[in-house]
Amino acid sequence: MKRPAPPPLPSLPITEDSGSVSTPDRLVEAAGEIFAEHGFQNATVREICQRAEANIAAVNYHFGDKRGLYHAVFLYAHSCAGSDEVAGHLQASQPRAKDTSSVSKAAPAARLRLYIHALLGRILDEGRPAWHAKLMAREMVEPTGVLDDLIERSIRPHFDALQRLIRELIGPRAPDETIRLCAISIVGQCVFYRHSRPIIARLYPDLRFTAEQVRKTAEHIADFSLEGLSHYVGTRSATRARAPSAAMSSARSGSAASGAAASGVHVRGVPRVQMKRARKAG
Amino acid sequence: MKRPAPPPLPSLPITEDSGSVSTPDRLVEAAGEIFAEHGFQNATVREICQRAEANIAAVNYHFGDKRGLYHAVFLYAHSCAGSDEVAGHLQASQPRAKDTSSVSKAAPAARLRLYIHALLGRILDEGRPAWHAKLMAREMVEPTGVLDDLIERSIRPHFDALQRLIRELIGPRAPDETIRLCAISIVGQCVFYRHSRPIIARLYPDLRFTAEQVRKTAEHIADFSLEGLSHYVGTRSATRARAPSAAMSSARSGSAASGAAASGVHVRGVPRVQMKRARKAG
DNA sequence: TTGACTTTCAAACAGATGTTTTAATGTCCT
DNA sequence: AGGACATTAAAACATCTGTTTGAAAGTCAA
Repeated sequence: MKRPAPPPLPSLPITEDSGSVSTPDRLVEAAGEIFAEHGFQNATVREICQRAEANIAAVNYHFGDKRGLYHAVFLYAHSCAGSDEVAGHLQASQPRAKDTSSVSKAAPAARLRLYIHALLGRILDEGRPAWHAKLMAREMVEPTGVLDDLIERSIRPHFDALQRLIRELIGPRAPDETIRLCAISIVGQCVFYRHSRPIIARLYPDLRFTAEQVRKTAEHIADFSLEGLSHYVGTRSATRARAPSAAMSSARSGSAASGAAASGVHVRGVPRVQMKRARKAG
Repeated sequence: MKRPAPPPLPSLPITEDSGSVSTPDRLVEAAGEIFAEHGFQNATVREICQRAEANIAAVNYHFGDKRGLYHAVFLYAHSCAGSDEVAGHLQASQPRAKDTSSVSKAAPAARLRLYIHALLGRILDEGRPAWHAKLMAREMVEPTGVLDDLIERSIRPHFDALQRLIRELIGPRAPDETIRLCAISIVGQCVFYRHSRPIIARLYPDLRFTAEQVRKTAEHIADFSLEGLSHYVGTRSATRARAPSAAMSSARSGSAASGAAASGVHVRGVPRVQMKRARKAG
């Protein structure tokens, strides 16, 4: 009759028994895959519990309800690998000379390349801790409200950093609208490979997204986008100004570093947020 | 007890009574909106029937089951306005001289512009007969199997035509892989506005997709993409060849025609496919 | 061991939803 | 009108699914 009240949000109760994983952890992992695969509504707690080898009541006991588990999955996805790694390529590693001379434009272009490689590598990675990208994709099509918390914390800084980088590339006097349009164009090209994967798989049945294929795809998006950005280089308003941008296109920083960024996505052993919730009332 | 057996697939039983719409038609229209809004699983036949002002049993009577209605919605969406209108901009209206001289390259660029305007206009249109784009988007994230029929009939010709156009733009000797990558880049930029609409709405709360805004967005995608395509102009293999493409970028065919293409999406009075199915067994 | 507490378990509950049934109503031809 | 047929209507049915229950089992300190 009496239901215990676990600590509201304990700091980081990592499983002391490193051999076996605790039930909430198994639930979150299983739920991540299944939510990503079937969506929030279509996923059933029975299937989640079956894959997690847990009892059906475990979801409500540890997370309150199905939605609580979904929220925990998002927190876990954000905390473990997160998008910080991908977005890390957006900021300049060292504060260079502030005066934007034409020679310092190579660095932003290279950073954009690295960013695209990392983002696409994460998007197309089929590995286990990659389902948070699918979750994000699902949230975009069908928002459940959980996204609201995370959008300010992850996606907006992501976009802001990308837009600052674009501004570095096409000039500080470009209007905000141009920056926004270009950012969406770049992200859209990458995200398409996630959203429209079934379509792509059917249109090109022989296409396999190996690491090499991912690298080539990212390289194309970088080439295509840098060239597209060059349309706006030096613009001040909506009028079109042409500047064929020899500096930008020559800034292809080599595929070796990009390939390294595309791999190494799997992050393991990161302390995850564990979320326990008791019953609502009593 | 006895259930009638309607004709398996009657030719085109348009409602003789032009004043009131028949129940199957109302169902398809309502289902289109609701399926597009909530997805196949989340949409309930009760809500569909409520909006269509029909009885709950009407769905099973006229379409067999919920999935039959979903299939009929897809057939209707494909038949009525369909993507033919959008894809119409892809083919050259008149067979020009086959030898690809540099002067005839203006036409393909203009056609690409028109295509992007039409596609984005359809994607961002909130009007009533625009839900088939949302349905497609949902099918991409969460295929229900209905897509299989339509993908060969609609999406593949779409993509093939776009790829032919791209080949016209960047040269006949470009490898197929380059063509594919460019086609995906262009479509991805457009489709992003559909798939990631909630994200965009939250990132840019003040952004309203008026007709003028859609036009500007499409114009950007066209500029960005044509510039991106110029990266590959004259390429023969994966090696990068630069040709700043004065011809392509100068081919901006003016916003007037593009704006006209972006509007005029609503197509009415087209005979739709009506699908009747009786009970499965009896 | 005892006892308090936490976790797991099998079963049942309650609500929603797709579907079916049965009867009633409408429609059109003779 | 009469009858055959097509359609609509309200209610019930069957199933799936999230959730709850109450007890059993486990854990750990005193």
